[in-house]
Amino acid sequence: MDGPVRQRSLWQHNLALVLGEVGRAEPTSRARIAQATGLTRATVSALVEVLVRGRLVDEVGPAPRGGAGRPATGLVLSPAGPAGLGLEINVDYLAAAVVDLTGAVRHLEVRQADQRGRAPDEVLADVAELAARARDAVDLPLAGARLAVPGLVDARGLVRLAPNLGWRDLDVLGPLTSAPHWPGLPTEIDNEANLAALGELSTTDRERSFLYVSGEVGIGAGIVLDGGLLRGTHGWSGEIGHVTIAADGPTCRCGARGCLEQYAGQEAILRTAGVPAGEPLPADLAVRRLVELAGAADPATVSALAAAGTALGIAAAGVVNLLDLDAVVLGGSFAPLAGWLCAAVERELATRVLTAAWSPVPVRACALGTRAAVVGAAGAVVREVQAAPASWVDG
Amino acid sequence: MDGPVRQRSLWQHNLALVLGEVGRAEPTSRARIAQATGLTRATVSALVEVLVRGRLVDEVGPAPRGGAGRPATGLVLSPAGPAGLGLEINVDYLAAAVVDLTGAVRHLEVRQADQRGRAPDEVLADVAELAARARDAVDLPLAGARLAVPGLVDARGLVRLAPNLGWRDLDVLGPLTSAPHWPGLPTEIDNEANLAALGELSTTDRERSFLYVSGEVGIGAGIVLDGGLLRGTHGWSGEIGHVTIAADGPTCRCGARGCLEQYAGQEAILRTAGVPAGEPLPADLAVRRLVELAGAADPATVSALAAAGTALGIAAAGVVNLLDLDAVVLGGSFAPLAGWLCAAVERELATRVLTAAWSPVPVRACALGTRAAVVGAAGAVVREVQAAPASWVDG
DNA sequence: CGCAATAAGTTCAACCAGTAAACAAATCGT
DNA sequence: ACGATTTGTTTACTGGTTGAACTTATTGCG
Repeated sequence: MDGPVRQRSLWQHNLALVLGEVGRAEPTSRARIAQATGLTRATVSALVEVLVRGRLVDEVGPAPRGGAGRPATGLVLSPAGPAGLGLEINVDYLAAAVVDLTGAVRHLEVRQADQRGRAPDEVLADVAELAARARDAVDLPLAGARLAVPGLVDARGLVRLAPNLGWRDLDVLGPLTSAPHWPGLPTEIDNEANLAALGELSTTDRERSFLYVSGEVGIGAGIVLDGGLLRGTHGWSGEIGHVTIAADGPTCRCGARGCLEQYAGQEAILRTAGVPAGEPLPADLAVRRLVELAGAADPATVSALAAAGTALGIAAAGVVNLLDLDAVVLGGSFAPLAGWLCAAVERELATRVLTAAWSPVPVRACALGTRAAVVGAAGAVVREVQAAPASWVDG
Repeated sequence: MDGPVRQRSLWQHNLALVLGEVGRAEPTSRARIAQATGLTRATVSALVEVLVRGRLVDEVGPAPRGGAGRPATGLVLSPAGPAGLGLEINVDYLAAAVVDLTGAVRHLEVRQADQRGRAPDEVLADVAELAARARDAVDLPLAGARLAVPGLVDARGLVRLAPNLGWRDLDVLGPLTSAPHWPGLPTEIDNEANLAALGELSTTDRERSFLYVSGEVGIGAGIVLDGGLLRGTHGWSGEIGHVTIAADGPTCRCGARGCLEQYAGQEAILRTAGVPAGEPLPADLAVRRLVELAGAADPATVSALAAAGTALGIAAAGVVNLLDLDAVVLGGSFAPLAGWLCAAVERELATRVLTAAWSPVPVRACALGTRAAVVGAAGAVVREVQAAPASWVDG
């Protein structure tokens, strides 16, 4: 039940189509866009003019091209166009990033500090300050902000459950937007893995459907289907951490038994690797320690990672069997460990995915590393501008 | 990267919008459609006129309505409009159904006969004959046909793998459309569970996202997300039968271990229930026997079904955790057994779905019973007509 | 050097679909 | 019977795309 379509929405759609074409193959020309989209050159010219006047697209010198004919004026996404602000709250750091319209990361600040047990308002005040610093650091109009949170998020801006922060049914959007330094921006919240998956999507042109598995203290997932994020009816999709690996396995925090988190969660890996878990090691240090040990070929660690990879592969195989995806991407804290995980994951996928014989499912590490979520959050705002440029120009 | 939008596509979109509104709230009037869609009465009138002339919509006598004012002319989907032909090949029967534009089943024929081991060409000749009989039985224009097959289906009309029929990499569309009695119709193939899920969707207005689990000899699933079927990149989605229940469980036909099919597949249930599996009982008889035994409260059968329900629940919980769905529907041979399965499935969902506390996930039997796939296949054709009515009228 | 060939971008009349507002038609309430 | 009220149609207008002619800028060739 989409709304009615007036001429205006038609124009908006075509405007987005043209902008998308500029982004897809930079630099282009009006003529090439007309060719690619099927619109006439006249229409494309009119639309491009609006985009140029709105500072979303820049005209650049003609790209030298062989053959006769008038040279084309190059068109590129404007680096001065509206940019996106990405923010992230995680267990052991806060982060802010600005991504411009071209997709370039123009600003990135990470503030390492354990956030567990801190009062939410304090955390959000820090986030607001990071946001203000980001805005001041770049000379760009910001189209909006998006906050990545490691937990279940409601569409209304409510954090339903962020176990590793100890948050539950907490309004985050309110305190954030009323914090002292907050730059007034349209803001949304989303799950950390979802945004990281979107970040990954923008770095790859090949795969339009994949499973992004994000290792943090728990395990989350972002599911990208045909170039779009799957959110679910309530926005609670991606809880892969509590997929069952063994019906009668160890009891999980969530109350059920044999959840993936009990096999491939950070605590489980540390336990199996024999790393003393006396004091709760900050998550980033724990990961660094694992990389160190695995790099030194410590047998316990390597086999712990192989076991985790096997569990991940079992869960991922189930997902791929269900959704028929193109690839599996390991992100979050799995990214630096991917070297020791991939083989096991790939093996399970090969044996358990029914269609692996016809089209094998590649496994790889996230391209953006541990910064995927912030960058993805900023990129998500940019994607929105690109999808609805009409609100950023005056016809 | 959708195509360009010309004025024509705008018109097509609005035509579909109006037709959809007629289907949503029968009977309606031009004025109510204008209200609901946001189009002007003038536009709606013009579009309705096209639909009426194209025999997709009928004007009916004014529905008596209190209050002053000129009475509205009622508008309903025409029962004489283009209908859909659904076909199904299954292990122990062939079936054909015709569903008209209003969604009514106008013809249904099921031919019980074991199809295992038969030559594909013979089977397809029978299907073609069923199709011809269906066409002759109703006096309706047929918009197209859709064939439901219990297996992995390629977009090109290739059956990649239908283990229970013993088919593999087999062209089905070719032999079918060149069979002697075949009525020349645009035809597509799809997975049986997918089409059954679509059938279920059209019977329910409440849930727009659900998991349809179809028990046949194997176990398939159709995933409906926000009112649309999830097909996957190759069209191979829904293979829930090989989701892992226990990493070190019994070895499965597919080569992996602990697949759901080893716990809730028909053979597994029969084995656990202690039904002698000496000769391979035809699938329908086996199910009837199980219903009989369970109805008589045979303890082995009841506990076998509870165990199967538990396994189904574990798998379904994983899916719901991942995709955030509204409901789980039991179909195929699970439908008649739902009474003995639901409780266990629901229990597992309640404990294993992370968000069950906020919004519990209901479990129910498929509304269309074992005929869901044929009827759903026919309905899928009708849905296509409804979504793109422009090709059925001349502007 | 000059001129045809070629391709890019612009201009302009025509067209198509939707809008807004006035108008005609059919019923209810008093 | 007559005004109020709601439905549906007619008509002049608007916004956006089209198609074809036209201008501009470059290459290549005699």
